[in-house]
Amino acid sequence: MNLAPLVQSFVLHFGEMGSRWGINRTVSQIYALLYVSPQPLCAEEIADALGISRSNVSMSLRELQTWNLVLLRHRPDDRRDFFTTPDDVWLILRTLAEERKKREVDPTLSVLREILMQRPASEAERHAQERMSEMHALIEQLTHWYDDVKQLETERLATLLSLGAKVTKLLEAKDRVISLGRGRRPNPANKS
Amino acid sequence: MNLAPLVQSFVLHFGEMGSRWGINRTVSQIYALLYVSPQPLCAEEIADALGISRSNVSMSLRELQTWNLVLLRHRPDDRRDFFTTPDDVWLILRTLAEERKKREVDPTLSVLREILMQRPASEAERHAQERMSEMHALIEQLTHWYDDVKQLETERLATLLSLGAKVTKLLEAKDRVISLGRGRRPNPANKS
DNA sequence: TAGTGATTTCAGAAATTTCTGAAATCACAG
DNA sequence: CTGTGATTTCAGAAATTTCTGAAATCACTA
Repeated sequence: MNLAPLVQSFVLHFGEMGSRWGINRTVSQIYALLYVSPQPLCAEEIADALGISRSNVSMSLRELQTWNLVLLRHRPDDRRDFFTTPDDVWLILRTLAEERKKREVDPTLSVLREILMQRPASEAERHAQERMSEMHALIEQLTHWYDDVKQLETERLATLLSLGAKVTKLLEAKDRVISLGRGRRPNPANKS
Repeated sequence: MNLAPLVQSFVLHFGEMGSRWGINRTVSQIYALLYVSPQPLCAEEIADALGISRSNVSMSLRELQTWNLVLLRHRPDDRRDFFTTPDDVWLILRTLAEERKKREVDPTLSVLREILMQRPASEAERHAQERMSEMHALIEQLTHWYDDVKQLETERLATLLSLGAKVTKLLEAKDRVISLGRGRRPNPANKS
């Protein structure tokens, strides 16, 4: 591995993290490298920097492309491909989330729905279905939230996040306003 | 594997998903099995049901215990341990999130902070630090949000999620109210 | 203290995943 | 068309992860 020390620490850690989240270590390292590099890199430069074979780089880049995680760049009078990442970290996060949802969450919902359609053949199966139905409901709720907030511009999303739990305070305030608006007296049991 | 067909589909899919998220396939299968089982199971029953060795079950259960994901139960006059999962799916999700944060996110933040403390020895390193600093800021924002909302009771959390992006509408309303309160006129440029 | 059955440990086996080099393919220039 | 250099493919090698059975440990009883 042939990298500035500071970059190397980052690349190694990122590779390690990737593999803990089910992403190939080399793929993660390549991504980390592209992410911090000042210019786009070509395959050979990547192979060189990480000390891995050219073919491994080729396959890993293809993998990253199927995840929509890298951008292709070209130089005049050079037919090699150069690779880089978007420089907006929020966009990177969005892409990652979208792809993992598509590949892992959506299929899981299908499987659950399919199983829930079937008639249970025993008490054990009946109970299992009940449990799966709870899991299905949870995942649906999370994906609905995700589908909703992913529409927000990044700036609004950031604001929403930075408010965190404080939003619930607002909700309570709103509830009171609505009760009033309906001509009801504020309900003293409706504590904040 | 010796399971009701419907349970088997679930266990197999869950095992597959687990391994895509960096969790050992067998560990995931065991968890799935415990999750849908009507009663707690002992190690032998698990080995039997999944067709794996007793020792594998032992190691996998230990792994699940270090993740705080299983509960131990006992029967009178029986000194074997019986295992089950919490039946609140939200609690399961919270535990999973907390453990992964502890093991993967927090260490990543440390590594980033450590790298950012160092003096860059080149222009490449200077640029890399800038990128890492953006990543650090993103992760910090997400974990702050997480630390905040994890305090909410599940019911409130669910409400918050089901509102999704609608919350931002409220925020705008609030902003207007505040401007009014300060004696300013509502700003017509401040569209909802 | 010895005996019993459950549980854990761990070295090596098995399975899976990742990686490589050689060959094939591709894209373009002359 | 032929030559050149970049890129991809893929069968097998290497590395890593997972799994097992035998032995050790543990908890409890008589």
